[in-house]
Amino acid sequence: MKLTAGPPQGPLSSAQGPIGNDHIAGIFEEIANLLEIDDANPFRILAYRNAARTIRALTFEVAELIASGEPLPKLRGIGVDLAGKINEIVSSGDCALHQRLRSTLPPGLVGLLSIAGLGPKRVKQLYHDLGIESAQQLCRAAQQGRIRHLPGFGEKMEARLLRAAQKGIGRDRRLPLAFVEPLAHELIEYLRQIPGVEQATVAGSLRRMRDTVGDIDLLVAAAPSVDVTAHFIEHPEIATVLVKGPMRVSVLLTSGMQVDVRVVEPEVYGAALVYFTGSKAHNITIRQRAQKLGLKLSEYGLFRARQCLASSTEVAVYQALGLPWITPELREDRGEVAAALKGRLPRLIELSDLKGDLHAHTRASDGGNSLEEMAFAATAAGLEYLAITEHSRSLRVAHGLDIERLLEQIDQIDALNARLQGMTLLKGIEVDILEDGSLDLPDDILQRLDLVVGAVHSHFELPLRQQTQRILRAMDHRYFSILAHPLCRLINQREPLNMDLPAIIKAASQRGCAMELNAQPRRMDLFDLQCQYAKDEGVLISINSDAHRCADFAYLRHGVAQARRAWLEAGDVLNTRSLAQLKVFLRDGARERPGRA
DNA sequence: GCCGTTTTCGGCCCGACTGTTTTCAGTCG
Repeated sequence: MKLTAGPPQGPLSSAQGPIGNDHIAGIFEEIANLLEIDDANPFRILAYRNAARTIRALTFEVAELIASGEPLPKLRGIGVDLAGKINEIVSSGDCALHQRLRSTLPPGLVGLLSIAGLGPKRVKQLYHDLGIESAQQLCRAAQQGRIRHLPGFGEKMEARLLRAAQKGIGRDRRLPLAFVEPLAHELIEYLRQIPGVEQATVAGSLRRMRDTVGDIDLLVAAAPSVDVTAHFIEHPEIATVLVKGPMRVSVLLTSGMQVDVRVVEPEVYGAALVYFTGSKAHNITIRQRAQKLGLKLSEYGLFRARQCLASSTEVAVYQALGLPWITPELREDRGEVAAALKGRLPRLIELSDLKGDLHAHTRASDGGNSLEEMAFAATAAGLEYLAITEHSRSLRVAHGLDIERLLEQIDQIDALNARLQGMTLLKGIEVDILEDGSLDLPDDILQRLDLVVGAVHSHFELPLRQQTQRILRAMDHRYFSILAHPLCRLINQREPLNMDLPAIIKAASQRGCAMELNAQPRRMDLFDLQCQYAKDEGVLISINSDAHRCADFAYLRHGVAQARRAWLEAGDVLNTRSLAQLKVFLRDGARERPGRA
């Protein structure tokens, strides 16, 4: 269970905006943490955690629904009491129970929970016996040797807590998927070299293709006689061994990334893979499904009493639960189990469905390759069309194109298209959305392009209303086709823009604009839930590499994975269209939009 | 605090590892 220090910012919420689902869920999680420290009924605590999980998984905004006057639908794990608290939070930003708990327990205690080795029981004991409320006080007490004397603690625990508090071990740090993948595959190869290892696979959030990865989970199948964990910790990249037993080992690499390895016997590989792939929430749901059938599911198999019904493959485990195999990208407990039971799992988009890429650069702006090189690379990536979308003149650091250079490139593309076989280059621009929402190039120039991709590259800090109006105004332009990297987030570097994304998605729907799912590893923008929300609102998603060099088309794979996590089918994605269909979309979109001139 | 195609009361996901203990509580995934 990930513990949260406070209500975090969620994908569809914003600092000064309406109360987002993540805000509500964050409050429920903090209530659960505080109740736990307060030694409340464990099942009451569980109810708050379950409710938080349910709310986070929704694809609509609760606050919006309430604002529209509609009653809250029946949600799993949310009864009369919690529904009342949701209403309270939506109308006031908080609820009385949360405030009462925060007034009786120091809020800093929740922060202590993020220290590795500290759970609610120990936090409570440290607070009651030694008055410890913060990491700093914890360090001081440990250095003075006061912790070792508490019942249940000891010298080792004291030293461990001191180390963890000082180093901040256990703090959340997630890296882009594409950065972690190569390392994980190298470790898999290393494990496969160990004599006696039959299989080794990536599991966890890496296998589910989450946009960011907090740790690397690896699963190994080997006979019990093989000491896999002892071999594994010999790997030169390992800096610290956190825990080590025969079945499990957790280490920190020199880079700081945590790696967890689980070892199982080959006969239970399938059940272990289900378990270790997660998500935790998905696991809980399928275990509840097992319970309903009078069965027990664990990483060792699906059991009726002591009889094992399935364990060797994932397919067998799901089948014995009365379910089809569920692809890892969907295993987030966002309704996939219910959909599977009804035979209504989506037919998810695949990489081979993509016919083109609608966002790419060349040397003309800040790319690294020529028009021709990019065209050949796109062809090699299996694409039939590629939009060249350089930056526009305001973005000087990226050598943005002015009118003259853009017209020059239009001619170059026409000339190149006459020579290309099986590949069509589209004439586009990644035009800057200026601070006031106007576009960086005049309409009569944009009109000459096949498509206009608009993006924010400056003034990231505008207040919510102004940022929202800026983007809405940009989308009003007659020739505006796609909003690129809508959030402008850079993972671990820049937070998403403070804007009313639901309003922007609704506007995109009305105006026939598409939204980009930018597949650059640091961007991955929009999030999966936001793509799903856009789909629900009838907005087409364009999965684009934003390629700056030939090799970047490989990023499309991650974009498709994120789209799959959003339950998108081929039909929900603009660039699965044939070139002819795409042109119809672009032309009709421009005709429907009001135009501002 | 929630929930029910055996239930409106009595359940609520499951197991490994650590450090503290002499059989287990706490934490973690």
